[in-house]
Amino acid sequence: MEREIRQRTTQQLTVISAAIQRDHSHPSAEEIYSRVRKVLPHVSLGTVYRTLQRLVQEGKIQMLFLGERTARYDPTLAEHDHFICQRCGRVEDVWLGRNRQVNFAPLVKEGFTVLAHSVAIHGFCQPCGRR
Amino acid sequence: MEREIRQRTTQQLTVISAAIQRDHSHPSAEEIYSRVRKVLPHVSLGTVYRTLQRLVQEGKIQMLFLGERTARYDPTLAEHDHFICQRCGRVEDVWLGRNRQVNFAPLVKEGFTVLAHSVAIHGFCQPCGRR
DNA sequence: TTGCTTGCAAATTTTTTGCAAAAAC
DNA sequence: GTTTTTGCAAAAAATTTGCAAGCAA
Repeated sequence: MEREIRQRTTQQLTVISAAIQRDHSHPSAEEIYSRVRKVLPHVSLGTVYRTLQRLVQEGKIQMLFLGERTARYDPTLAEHDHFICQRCGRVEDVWLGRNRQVNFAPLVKEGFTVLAHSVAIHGFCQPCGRR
Repeated sequence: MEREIRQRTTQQLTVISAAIQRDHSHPSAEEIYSRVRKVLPHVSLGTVYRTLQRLVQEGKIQMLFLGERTARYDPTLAEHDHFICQRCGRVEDVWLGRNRQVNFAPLVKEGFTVLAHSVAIHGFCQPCGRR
């Protein structure tokens, strides 16, 4: 029989979770770690990774790979896209609304089951573009 | 003064390049390595990485990150998208044509310079979806 | 011959994991 | 008191790099 795992609310979870919730810069685990350490100086990077993993599994944040091998974390769950600056590396949320449409009917007709999708846009952000 | 680097056509380059050109399964460096080794048993993984990097820089192939931290390589340069199966991990090229429209005008108006974009679609491929 | 490229191994970078101690419930 | 979570350190996974020797031009 499966025993239920009762998860606990630790101080680390609270702080890490809060840190990501208000950070829309798409930070990496390392960046979150350095921010969390200002509040909990003894937190370990392993705990940050485990907690991020837990939050992803609980569907509270998403993990992104945007053209590099480092994972970034995003607290925004609503359907949106990402702009990645080729010069400074900054990632911005992009809300294209009805300026962006993808009709999956042809795929579905071929037998694919579509669950989610995302658009990654590469280029130069405002400050980088004008120099 | 910049001296021009005259690149050389080695056997390794030829074999690795040919291997990717005909492989549309979006292989990782490790997978390409094991295929190339059948022809050049003494090739090293480092050479595979260096050669892939060179081909990417020369614009002959593209490097993709599709929701995981391993890079995959794609010989198809024409504008297309990718379907990633959540169950088996397979990546397929997807040609949505005019069933897919992204209008960047609002972004451009905000000062972004758009150079490229891509759509990643997640779900189940045909065999995985029907089981 | 010149100097780019390779193989090998060691180093880096990013993330995961084992384990005893600490914290939550 | 029991079970989950943590910190630490070591391990793993993916990629890069230094260097002497090999090979292309």
